[in-house]
Amino acid sequence: MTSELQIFNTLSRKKELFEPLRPPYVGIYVCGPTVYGDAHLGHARPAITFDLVFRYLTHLGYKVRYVRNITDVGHLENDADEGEDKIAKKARLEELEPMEVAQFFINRYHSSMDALNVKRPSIEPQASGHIIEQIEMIQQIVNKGFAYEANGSVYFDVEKYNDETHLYGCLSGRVIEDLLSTTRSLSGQEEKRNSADFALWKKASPEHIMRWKSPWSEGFPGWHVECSAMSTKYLGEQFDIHGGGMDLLFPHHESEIAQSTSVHKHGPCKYWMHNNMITINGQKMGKSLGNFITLNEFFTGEHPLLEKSYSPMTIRFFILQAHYRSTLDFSNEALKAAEKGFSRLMQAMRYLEKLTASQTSSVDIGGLKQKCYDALNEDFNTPVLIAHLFEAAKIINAVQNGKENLTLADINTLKDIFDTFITGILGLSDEISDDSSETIGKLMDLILKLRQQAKTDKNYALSDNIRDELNLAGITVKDSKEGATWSKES
RNA sequence: GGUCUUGUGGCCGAGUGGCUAGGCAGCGGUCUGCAAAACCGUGUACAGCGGUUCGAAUCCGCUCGAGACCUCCA
Repeated sequence: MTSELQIFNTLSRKKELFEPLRPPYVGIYVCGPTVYGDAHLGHARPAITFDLVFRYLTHLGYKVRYVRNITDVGHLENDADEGEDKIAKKARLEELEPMEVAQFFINRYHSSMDALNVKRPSIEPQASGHIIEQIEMIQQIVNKGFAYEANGSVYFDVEKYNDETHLYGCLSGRVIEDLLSTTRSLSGQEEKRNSADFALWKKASPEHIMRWKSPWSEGFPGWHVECSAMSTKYLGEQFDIHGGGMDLLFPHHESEIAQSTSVHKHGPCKYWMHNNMITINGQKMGKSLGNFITLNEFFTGEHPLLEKSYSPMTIRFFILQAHYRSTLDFSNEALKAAEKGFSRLMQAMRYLEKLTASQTSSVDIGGLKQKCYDALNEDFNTPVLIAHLFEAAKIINAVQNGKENLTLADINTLKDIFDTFITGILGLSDEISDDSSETIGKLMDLILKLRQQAKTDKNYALSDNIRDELNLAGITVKDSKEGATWSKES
């Protein structure tokens, strides 16, 4: 299949035709979470965005290797003391092994992502397992003369690099002169030649638990080098797509480009993709701002800002209803609208399974599938895709009501579209059918049969009572001409 | 202060020059024992001002507002 996929490349700030470097293979690297806390709604955005990219490229027939790292070392704390590692800090407070803490949150991250139906990446490397690769990369940068050692730590020489390449700032639009004049208060500041220089290796202070031997000191790698080292290891010196949140644009991704370019003479990837932030009351939802709501809190509804619980699929649908490069504003109202809309789509999907075919079709669904592809090809425009799917839902409902007709072929086309786009690419699944077991189904058939008898006998008190009681049990009963149907709340 | 992004109807959110995006909510109706769902109908939306154009939400300028990054953050 010839790709007509356009991807907005942050590097050029334009949509570009997607042409893999080595078709049919595609390499994707996405910056994953730092595992020192539970995943919040903000983490769901890149996970779902790049899950979509992964699913769609796979659907198009590419052989995709999707690498999403886990940062379990290397992030420096700037608020507290002397550059203590975030993981190590948490560990010491709770007297746990650092890796125990990391593993705890990795497990929780995975279960949240599984709930959201986010596919596991092909490789999920942990920074702590790639210290050797990082040291090697730092050594290469030193050898090329773009880094210097100071007191056991190694820093990237931004000014020297920029003089030779004129690249520092190419991704973020930053101007080097401005950066050089910026003052910071990070530890080790006095060791740097320039304030814009960033750490490749940090000498560990005596109380620092997570530490490794290196040619320069016992210490730990800087944050940016982990992604460069691991992406190079698993995807090569240059791969197709590098993704992450917009907040990582600078300095993280800018520094990755600098590191790769200083060693390989070119940047790490062809396309840079950045998802936008989720806001809450118009402000970025973030750990440092303390205004985040974790995914588990959404699932359980246990948070002061939440009026109710929201299912994982509601969250997923909510995120996919906005384009990934737009900010998305959280509110109970918006989430409830997403929940309602999603259930409408799922109801149509259920009707579709049982639709009666006619000899002729009274509506034309010919161009629908292509329109769905067109939407995705336009830089993964999921809101437009979803709008098309609602058009299909409307047609299905009309057929269900006997107001329109569809041939068997057209019904099968719709089934194919729903299966391909809703289930396959958007990764949305009907939560209701998932937890309705066969036994419950039989019991429900029986109960509804008894209720129907009550209705036939005009014993509405009884029939309504049955419906009310079921309602309390989280089961909604809907009457129609063909009989009653039921669905379970998630 | 610098770099970048952005401002769409009650809410969320597509749309880059001309053709009703879509969802939710609201209102009126159909259907129904009732309810729910569904269906039909229903909205003088494009921050303000000026410019370009036969024509602008869409391009340009200015004003005002909002946000992200510049320090860890998805």
